[in-house]
Amino acid sequence: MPELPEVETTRRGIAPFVTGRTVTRVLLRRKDLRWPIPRALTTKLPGQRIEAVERRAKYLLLHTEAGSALLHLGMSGSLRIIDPDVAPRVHDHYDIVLDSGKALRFNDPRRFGCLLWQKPGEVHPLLRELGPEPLGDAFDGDWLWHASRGRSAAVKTFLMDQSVVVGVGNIYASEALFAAGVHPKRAAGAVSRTRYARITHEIRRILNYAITRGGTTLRDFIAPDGAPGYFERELMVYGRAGEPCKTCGTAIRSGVIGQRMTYWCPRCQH
DNA sequence: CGACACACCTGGATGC
DNA sequence: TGCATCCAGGTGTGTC
Repeated sequence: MPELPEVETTRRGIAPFVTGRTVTRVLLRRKDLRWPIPRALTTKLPGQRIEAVERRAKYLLLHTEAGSALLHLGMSGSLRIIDPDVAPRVHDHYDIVLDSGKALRFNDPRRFGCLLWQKPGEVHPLLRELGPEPLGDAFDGDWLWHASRGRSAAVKTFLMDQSVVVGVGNIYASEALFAAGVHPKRAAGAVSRTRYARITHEIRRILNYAITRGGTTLRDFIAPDGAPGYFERELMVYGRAGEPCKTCGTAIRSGVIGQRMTYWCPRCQH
């Protein structure tokens, strides 16, 4: 999936087209994605004005007075603003049609994404156990250090735990640990407070940078206006196994950690 | 509670 | 060219 920068880029891309607009129709081309699509999407959302588009972790929320549509892009999902008359392509699973004459169209080949409903005044169960936002004030080195005490899992796996901090996906976990000089296999509980401060700093820096660049482009991501992003050439380690480290020239290593492919420099990271 | 394996699904890359 | 195989950015669930 898109990682957090791609989701934030998507939010910023769709917000001007969606905010303040009234939903005229919700067109579902299938009745489920990762989970069944609740009836409320077709019974309650039409007629509602979208007050705001919020991102929480990698979820997007379209807030209305009657409740909120909860969207996730999964691993291969994308949203585009389109003219609803344009014929749907394969894997175009739903349209949220707006009174502006445009529509929000969701495409997701792997269907790991979801479309759910959050009632007014409630927090959807999927959002309840999430950790702090990596770009928010509640996230700092001390938080990570405290959360990691006694944890034997690899620090890379720990950073990808959404109850610890949200939005650090597989690419940026490798990249942030490289930037911080921390070996991804090190036990989370064995990383010092000082190094967590550094990791925190690098996560923020890299995520912010990726957002300014429109998110990392991988084959499944298309920005809301249809333009691809262009960040992949700037990755330091991700996807570069065997290639020279851009800092020291040593061959980048790769291996599976916590069932996810991981990349690191054996000389720069300890 | 933590750690881990597994599941969901399609398409692109790779290898024979 | 065709076909089999492997792999992919997420994350909820089930088991130990």
